Amino acid sequence: MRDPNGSSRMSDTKIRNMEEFAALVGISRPTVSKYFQDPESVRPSTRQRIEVALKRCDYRPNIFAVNQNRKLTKIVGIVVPYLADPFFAEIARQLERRCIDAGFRPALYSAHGQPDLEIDVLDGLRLLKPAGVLLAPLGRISHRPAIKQFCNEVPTVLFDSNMDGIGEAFVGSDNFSFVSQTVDYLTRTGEPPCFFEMKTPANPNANKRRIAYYKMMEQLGFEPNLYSIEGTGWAFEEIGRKGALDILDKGGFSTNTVLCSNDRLGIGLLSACYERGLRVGRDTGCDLRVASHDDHPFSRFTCPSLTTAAHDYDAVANHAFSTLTDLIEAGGKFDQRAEMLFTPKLVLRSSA
Amino acid sequence: MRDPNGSSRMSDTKIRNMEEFAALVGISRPTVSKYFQDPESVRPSTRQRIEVALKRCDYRPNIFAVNQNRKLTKIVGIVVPYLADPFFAEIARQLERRCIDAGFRPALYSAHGQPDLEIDVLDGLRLLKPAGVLLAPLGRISHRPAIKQFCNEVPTVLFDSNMDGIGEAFVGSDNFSFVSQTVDYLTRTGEPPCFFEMKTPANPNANKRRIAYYKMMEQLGFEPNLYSIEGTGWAFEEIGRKGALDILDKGGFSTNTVLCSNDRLGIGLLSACYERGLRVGRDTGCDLRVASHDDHPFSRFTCPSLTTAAHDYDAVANHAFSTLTDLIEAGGKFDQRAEMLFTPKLVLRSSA
DNA sequence: AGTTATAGTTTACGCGCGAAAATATTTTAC
DNA sequence: GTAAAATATTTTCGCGCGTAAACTATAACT
Repeated sequence: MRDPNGSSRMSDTKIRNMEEFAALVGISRPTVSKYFQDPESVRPSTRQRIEVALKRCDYRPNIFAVNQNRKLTKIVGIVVPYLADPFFAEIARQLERRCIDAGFRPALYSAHGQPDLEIDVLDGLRLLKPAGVLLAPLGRISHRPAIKQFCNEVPTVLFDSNMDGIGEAFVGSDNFSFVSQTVDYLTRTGEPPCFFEMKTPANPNANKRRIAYYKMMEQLGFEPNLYSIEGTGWAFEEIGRKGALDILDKGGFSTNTVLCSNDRLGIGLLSACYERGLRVGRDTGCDLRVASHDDHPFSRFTCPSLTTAAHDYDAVANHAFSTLTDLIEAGGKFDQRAEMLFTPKLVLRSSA
Repeated sequence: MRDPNGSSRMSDTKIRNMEEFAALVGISRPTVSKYFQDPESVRPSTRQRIEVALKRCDYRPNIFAVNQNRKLTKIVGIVVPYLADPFFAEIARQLERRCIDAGFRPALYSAHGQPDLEIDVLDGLRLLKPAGVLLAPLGRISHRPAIKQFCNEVPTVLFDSNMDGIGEAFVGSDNFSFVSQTVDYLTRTGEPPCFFEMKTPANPNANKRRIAYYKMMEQLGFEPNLYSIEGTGWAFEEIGRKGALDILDKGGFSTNTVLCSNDRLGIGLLSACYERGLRVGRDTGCDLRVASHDDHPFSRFTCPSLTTAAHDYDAVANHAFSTLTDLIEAGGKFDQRAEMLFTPKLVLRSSA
């Protein structure tokens, strides 16, 4: 039906399976099988013969047959809550690269912001018998028992959003440190900040950041001031914009400094400020200082560029992946649940 | 090794394969097989018996065994050039949803902006014997023969970037219409625009837009004016910002109206303008009007919000997917290569 | 009731490979 | 140079399922 005329190779030896390929090389199939599992595991002489033949007829093992018979595949699942969020797109990208470089086959999935789809994804992933899974759960709205069950069956490292007791390990950023750094900076350089957040955030990090804000303000002897805006879903910029317009049109913020729970909300806030003619920045003549958390990939291109605290993307991705490989080598279980929090870095730009 | 204690189900009937499940139901395995391929294909009475049993022991066919034996899998590959670009993330998201809803199993891949990785992805995808593939190629830098070979072997619908003669169909947006709409609008409402683009764009759409710009300007009797900036890779915002700063510091644009080849470049331009204190917008008192193409997901949150021409994401995703299903049903070949271009919509915001 | 048609079910076989056990080969030690 | 150990290779079996062909039960006609 498709491309019946032969491949581009010359000798037209159409290899259909490992048997035929082994016959062509002149050795038995299981030896070829061993070669594909680990080229080092066969004698150098036979290895060469295989590799020479490989150049002539580009045979590759049937991936389904391989995975059916292997007890553990080389598949690594990567699951994020929402792939259209550049933050997750970026970290997924980094994780994918590491999987490929380590000889794994990444399988990337998004929960599309929906708990039921998250379960579907995990259910589908389970069937793939993955060697391991890197999972950033939806968080608060995740179906906890289902996630837990999955983590019991498949070696899983959680990242970004922690769920206590679930998964063999968690790798993320230190939410307290995010906030302590921004609050510290803002209070040192101007008015203490109020805090701009969603009232019912899906992500548990948001709650930790609010708590950190309270703690820091208390510690520094300032009155905390919370602006919790309405909104659900993953259109954070629009939620932030709407919420901010609402606040601005009702008299504005109580201080000239606003700390946003995350950059996407901050981007929405900046948009609202611009619409209302407020000048944002730390220069004299500005009406408002705005800072935030995450270092979203576009934060440096907002107007003004957004002062924020940055995830150490690289460290998080590295450690999450190496933790997973450790977990896989340990047989899928750690003696104790491992948690690793990386310290964010304050990124001073022009919004605060 | 993992979770040795039984599942949550009651009767502890640990079904290991379809044989056991069929025995439990009391019918033969092939009938069960038929059921899973199409529940309608078995007698209602047996169907009910299967579904009753299914509730008690949540058996699901081994996906590898299924795919090994089926001539065509239910896998649909989705390949984009760069997943960390929100434009592709968004369209990939839409395509994924449609695949799932239609009972396919989407497999999402990014070429990470690299032609060699694009080939790797396609090579890996080929092994999955996908029913079909939705491919947005890297474009100009893609390894043409490899892409062509792949499309010959796997039913493939190209989207976003066309490559003539490759793939059975292409679905995208009409680049000429993008530009004709923006140029028309800009010239009607103010000075004719100069054109801001990358000198060596990876994406072929960029070339078509430049040509369209020339054509439109000529048609309207204005002198075209091109600003082609340096830069490679996928960090378009930064490329746009750097290029714009360069232009601004050397005396600025020749007109007060700039049309950007795409929104990401435009976001960089806006950032540069802000840095240099230029007021962008169509109001009196503004120094520059800026418009662009794509309607990038964040374009409405720039400061000022970006006037642009929007892809009809929905129509493109719908038609790309339905074209693929048509292609699959047609056996992988169309009599004639199908091309479909959707007309973008002008989105007036405040930047121009 | 006796064909024939039709849908449903079963028999029999094969897919392409991994893995343990059995056998052959090479290496090491003395 | 030979026996033991270490390493390679082959034999044999089985994984879980799709599918064509053979078969059987139900329905539809004369």
